[in-house]
Amino acid sequence: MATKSDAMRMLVELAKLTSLDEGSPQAFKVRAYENALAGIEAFHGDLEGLSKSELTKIKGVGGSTADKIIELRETGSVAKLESLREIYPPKFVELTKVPGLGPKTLKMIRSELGVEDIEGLKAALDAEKLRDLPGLGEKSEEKIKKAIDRLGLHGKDRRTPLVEAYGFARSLARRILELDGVTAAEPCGSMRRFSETIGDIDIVVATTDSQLVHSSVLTFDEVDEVIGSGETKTSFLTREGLQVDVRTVAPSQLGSALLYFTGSKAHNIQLRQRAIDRGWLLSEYGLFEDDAVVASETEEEVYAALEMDFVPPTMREGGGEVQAAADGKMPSLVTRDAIKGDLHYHSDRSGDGRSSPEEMVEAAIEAGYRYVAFTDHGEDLAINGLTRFEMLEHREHLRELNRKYEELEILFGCELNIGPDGSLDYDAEFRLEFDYCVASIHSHFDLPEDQQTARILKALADPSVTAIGHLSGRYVGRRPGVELDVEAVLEGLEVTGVALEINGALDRLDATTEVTRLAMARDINFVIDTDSHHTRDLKRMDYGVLYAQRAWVTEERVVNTWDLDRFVEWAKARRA
DNA sequence: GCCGTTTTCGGCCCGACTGTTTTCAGTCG
Repeated sequence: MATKSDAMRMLVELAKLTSLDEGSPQAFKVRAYENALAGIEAFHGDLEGLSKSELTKIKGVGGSTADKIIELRETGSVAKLESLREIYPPKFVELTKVPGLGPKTLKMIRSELGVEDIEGLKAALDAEKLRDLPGLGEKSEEKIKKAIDRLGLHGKDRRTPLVEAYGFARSLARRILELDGVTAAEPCGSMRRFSETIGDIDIVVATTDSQLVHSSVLTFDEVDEVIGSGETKTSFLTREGLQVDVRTVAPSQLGSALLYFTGSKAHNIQLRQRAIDRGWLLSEYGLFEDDAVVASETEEEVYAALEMDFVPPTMREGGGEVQAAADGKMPSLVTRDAIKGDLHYHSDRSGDGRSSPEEMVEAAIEAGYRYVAFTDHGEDLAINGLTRFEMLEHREHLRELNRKYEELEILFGCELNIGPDGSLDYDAEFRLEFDYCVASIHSHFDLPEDQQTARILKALADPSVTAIGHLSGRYVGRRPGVELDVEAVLEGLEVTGVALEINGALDRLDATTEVTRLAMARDINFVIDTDSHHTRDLKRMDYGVLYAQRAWVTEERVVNTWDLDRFVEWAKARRA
């Protein structure tokens, strides 16, 4: 038994332990494991029944890795990994989480001082023993001590939910943009790729006066501890333990710098390989042929020079997009401009709604929408929901608004609550009164997988249900998603024709990229919406679209990019 | 350990900053 994720876990651990063993994260073996990992991640399909020769057809997987996958499948373990685990037990591996400690230093303090774990390292530091080792001194001891103290706060593998960093990063960039000589300041890295969690904040700054930028950044209130500051780079930690890197380049180098600092690492390596293939060199400062600049000012120019289509930041994960762009086979991704309506939309008629129906209608018109479905909560959410009588009253009010605002089609919808047993609000007949229903779970997040799956499948089977809302129920970084048999749920969506919601709330971003990608491989439609409870929530549509792009979602598959007639026809067909 | 429209062997992405050094190793992204 070796699923794709089992194989990926094995490779992650192999890479980690091998980098300790080789004393370098750049060791070729380590890179080979990482390449195999990327290849398998990008591979569409299961590894279950694949033979050795089929496995080696996966990019980055050679004979040796294929053997290990088969060994894992047949025996449940891998000898090579087991022997590495013997040498590097978990307590020792934990030391790699200390910022500033790499494999070389760890190897040395283990062999010279007998340090086996964090406790041992602390004792060695207290005894001032590290300073006697080559390459280390008093300052190194100080740094490591501090790093251990703050380990929980900003260890190397700590990730921050996007929602906690997004606004902060943008305001930081705005302030830098105001400085003299600055022509651009853009958050890059995993934030620009719109990953739901980020490791740190990377801000790329184009400026004619880099010194001013770095000296100014150091005076910002948010700077709690300076990690480093030079002519092109300043790194600091906030009080919350979030690391911020500010990188400056000349305005003429903005494109190559954006490209480089947006990453991902895997995407960059593939681009550089393409540059090398052409006898060029690609760095953050540009694409060069010897000393001559081939391209550097815009990202578009660099991609064009490498004979590729432009790759949107959200797709740059090294999962096949470089090949697709080189072959002219980029998917026609959904864009914000293509969205014609919002279909998960609350007013203050919901207990947790904050803006009136009128305000929400005007906000929708302001956003340029052609249609909107109000989906206030059904009666099962005791505090937030509307009774039948209130719902009918609400419908009358929406009809009035529909007559008043000609430019917007207002649909009468509902967010149905999926009970623990899959039951829904009201009764079957009443539910069919709605033009559109999104059904979602709001409680019982800890049911076992079979019950959780059954409740979703039961809801899907109800003809009133047009879409399934925030499928996993997660809050990024705060509450994990529910346990689901994803394949069974996707099968249910495919059979019933119910759309899968991509909820643009930054703390939800749900369905996840992983599930959405699997859904893209099937005949399943999507709805990208905001779950707005206030007029200020409408900007979530931007987020939902960016997040959908990460799973290569195309415009055609998103029902709220369709014209009103087509959309209404589709929603109706579901009820027939 | 993987890979090849130059290669089945000899390569494997590129650069900044720090702390230790008198020219560089280690870490990080």
